[in-house]
Amino acid sequence: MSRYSNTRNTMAAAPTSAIELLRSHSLTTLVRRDLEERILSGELSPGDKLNEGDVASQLNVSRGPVREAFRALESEGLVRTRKNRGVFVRQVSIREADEIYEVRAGLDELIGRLLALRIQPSQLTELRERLKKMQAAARNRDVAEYYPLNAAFHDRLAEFTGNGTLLSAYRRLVNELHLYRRETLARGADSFPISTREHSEIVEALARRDADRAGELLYQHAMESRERLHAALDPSGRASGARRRATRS
Amino acid sequence: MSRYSNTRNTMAAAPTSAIELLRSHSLTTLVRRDLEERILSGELSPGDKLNEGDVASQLNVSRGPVREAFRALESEGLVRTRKNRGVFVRQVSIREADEIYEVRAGLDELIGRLLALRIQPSQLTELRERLKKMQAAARNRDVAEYYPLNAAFHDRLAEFTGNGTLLSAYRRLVNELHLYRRETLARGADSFPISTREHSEIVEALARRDADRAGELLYQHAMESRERLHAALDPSGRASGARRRATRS
DNA sequence: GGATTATAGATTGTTGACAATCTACAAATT
DNA sequence: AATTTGTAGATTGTCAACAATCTATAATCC
Repeated sequence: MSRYSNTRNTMAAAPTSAIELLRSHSLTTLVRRDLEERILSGELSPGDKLNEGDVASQLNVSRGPVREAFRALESEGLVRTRKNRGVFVRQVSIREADEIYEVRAGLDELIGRLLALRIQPSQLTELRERLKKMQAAARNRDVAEYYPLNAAFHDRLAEFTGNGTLLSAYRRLVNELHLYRRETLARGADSFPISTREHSEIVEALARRDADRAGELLYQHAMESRERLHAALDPSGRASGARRRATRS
Repeated sequence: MSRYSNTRNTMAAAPTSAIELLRSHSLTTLVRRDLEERILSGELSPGDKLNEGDVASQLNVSRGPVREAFRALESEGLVRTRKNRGVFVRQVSIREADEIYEVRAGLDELIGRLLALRIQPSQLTELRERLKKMQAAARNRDVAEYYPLNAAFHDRLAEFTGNGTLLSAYRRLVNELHLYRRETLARGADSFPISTREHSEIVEALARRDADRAGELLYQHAMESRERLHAALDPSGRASGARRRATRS
């Protein structure tokens, strides 16, 4: 009869894990994760309004935990709150995306430099296996399969640095760019960002422990992603706010 | 009467701005800012417990907005929540500080590279003026005056890039390091991180629009801050987890 | 007929109350 | 005396009700 008895369809799986789940995580956390999932998966699109009452009744909780989850998502940059209007899935403008790409490129360079110095043989093996799968998807020109593989590849690079702060900063930016891509996809613009050659070169540089080269490659790789999305959106060829990196000696 | 005009102790000044404040910002926002301020100023120390009821009655609000503010602060990395125990001001371990410094150095390098390409004459003038004040404080060996000047100098560098994403990512890391420093200060360890020579070189490189040099100087500068704090904490001289950056050709 | 003002419904902002859990201290047992 | 058990108080987690604000539609005025 407890109010906690019904979390959703969890009791079917494993009752013990369900109560353990509730013992360690508050409802706020559960709501937050559910919404994160729905936003990043695309079930919720940028600009969509999140109604407190609707979300609460969908998840069988009261509005309190939902509001708390909203505040957390806002600090995460996934939603935007307008007082007395409600919260909306964040819309990332092309201007913001530009900024984010710039920072992401910097972090990617850092990831490459750090990882080249620390990478383990088993990690190199895993990266090479991922590369194979990506190449297979590229041959089939299956972007639906390629895209998550590509995202996972770069996420693993960040993870392999062993720096949790770097990983979470990186993921945050990737999530925001994910939002941007979702918006542009909805407007019909897309490209096929397949660059298996570049990925191979990155892994090779890491294997050689060539920190500068790995960093440079990853920086360029991120900047090319940026150019690609801009080109898809703005076919006029005008390099909107494009800034080349200072070339190194 | 913009909502941005009043940042803090404003209600004593003008009552109209107070109601305007409430019209644009929810109580949650106000509570969040108050707590941010108290944490970063040192009024609240790492490890301190934040009692919902106490905070609520201090600020004359109910517990709801306080809880929402807690969730936002948690996503910001300033507090940590333990279910059914409460929220505590985040304690940054030496291990975490190490990670944060590593990322901050990467961002600082990016700031230097970007800013060298974009900096305006008026911004250079301001930086040189700040430099003078810092040198004056350094001559007096007045660390209490020097520290905030130093922080503001670097914050302005980040701001001058014109990249809001970069600025907020940078500030987040600086805030977390601030927490770490506060903790080590409480344990008696401290140093006098005066490096006016390095700051001058940074400004010179920016003035020359030497992107690589500015980036390199800022990277080294951040890494030296890290070494300094570690040395103060661990006088044995053992370089705890020290990793030198790959030297460039 | 078009623009402006009322009004009703819905949604968010805030609050206080209740339930569940934890913490600290005292009593009891070995 | 040390450990365990039990209980009271405090604190957190959750909820439902109330107040303030916004949105959309209808009525009024020119």
